[in-house]
Amino acid sequence: MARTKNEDTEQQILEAAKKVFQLKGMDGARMQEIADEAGINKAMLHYYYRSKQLLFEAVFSHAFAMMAPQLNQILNDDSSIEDKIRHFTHDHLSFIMAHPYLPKFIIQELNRNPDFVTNMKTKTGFPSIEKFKTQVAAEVKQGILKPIEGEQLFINVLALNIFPIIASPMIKAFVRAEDEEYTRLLETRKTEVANFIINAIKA
Amino acid sequence: MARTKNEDTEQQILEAAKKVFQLKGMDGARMQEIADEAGINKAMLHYYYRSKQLLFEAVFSHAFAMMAPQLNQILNDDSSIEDKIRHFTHDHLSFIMAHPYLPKFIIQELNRNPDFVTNMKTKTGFPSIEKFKTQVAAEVKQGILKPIEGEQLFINVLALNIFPIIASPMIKAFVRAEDEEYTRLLETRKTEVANFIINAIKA
DNA sequence: ACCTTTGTTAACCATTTGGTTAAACCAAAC
DNA sequence: GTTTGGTTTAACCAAATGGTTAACAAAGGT
Repeated sequence: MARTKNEDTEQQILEAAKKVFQLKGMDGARMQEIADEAGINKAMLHYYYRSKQLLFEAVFSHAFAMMAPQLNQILNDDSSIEDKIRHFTHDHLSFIMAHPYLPKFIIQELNRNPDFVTNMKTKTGFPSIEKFKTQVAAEVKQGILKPIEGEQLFINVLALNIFPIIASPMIKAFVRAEDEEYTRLLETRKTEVANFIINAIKA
Repeated sequence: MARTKNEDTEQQILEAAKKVFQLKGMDGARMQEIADEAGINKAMLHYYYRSKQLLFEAVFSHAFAMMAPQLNQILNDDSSIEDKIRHFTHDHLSFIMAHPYLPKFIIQELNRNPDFVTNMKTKTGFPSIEKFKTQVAAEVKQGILKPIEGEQLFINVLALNIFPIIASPMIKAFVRAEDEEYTRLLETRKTEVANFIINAIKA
């Protein structure tokens, strides 16, 4: 058989599709461009993935699967809220600085099609916030933290980490920063975001 | 003349274009859909705006012009940092809750075409962060605030306000909140975001 | 009344786009 | 060495899409 290539080609397609979809989104992406990027014939895309929609879903699932474990870290490990926040903000910001298109892509496409989230929620490994909420409530009760809802704290942590990535073109304009200076700004945030949050919530 | 309609039609087109572009983005929007939404013939879109690109730019400029004055409020009025933050977070979050597609649209399209920002920057009325930076530095020196860079504080304020809007489908999934509960969560933020920030920076 | 200008429409056009097909290709099984 | 069956390609197709055109309608000026 012409094997030897089977999984190789499929993987090449997925990589090319990731690149193009994450850069241009579902609507802006072109099957021909993905084929070119993969260095193969356009018919192969349909041979392996049937349709643009299914190829897109493969890419989206993959992207989401890269983000989920990071969230489970802050939500489910056993250290104190303060330690979790310090570790998470640092590691997570490092990660999305290395993959800035991931959060842009996920958030943009979830806005385009909110039904997507319904499918995601049912999947195993979908982050659950329950433990985090309980823990925050406990530390508030113990007087370690100022009163705050777990949901709100969780939102704040994500916001402070992710927003500077997804809104980077806008923020660069506001603070008059070029790429290198903006990178420096983000580097600072790897530790300063945690300090900011801890100051805000520590009793 | 077939007048009586001139400016009326042009305005109708712009309103329809806003609706469709802000919902679907440049790539997802269709000229026919905009025409249908406006209840007119597709040729009229080109009669008044020449091309999809120019119509889009009209919508984008309009959208940006709605956001800019709000930012100039926090950046340029004369009250203390604490007062500015309390006022801004409340007013701005109220505003974008009423117009959730505005920040989604602006950020998405700036990511799609970062060159856009170059044009924006040259326009008069483009927010400048200089005064805010000076003021933060002064209050830090006076011992009113903990040490923090003006840029970082500005980014944090925007992040905490805007992120819950642009990432709403994702956050709704994480916190298992339906629309009504999520609205309640955002309502809380109108005051709690300010408390959070003030706690974080007050010396 | 007639012409000119502006607004509006239906029909049309060229190109792009996602998707299909039929044939060629190629490595292994026999 | 021929058959076999998955893989790959060039060519093709129908629908969608941004944009154009030619004719028409309404109104004002003269």
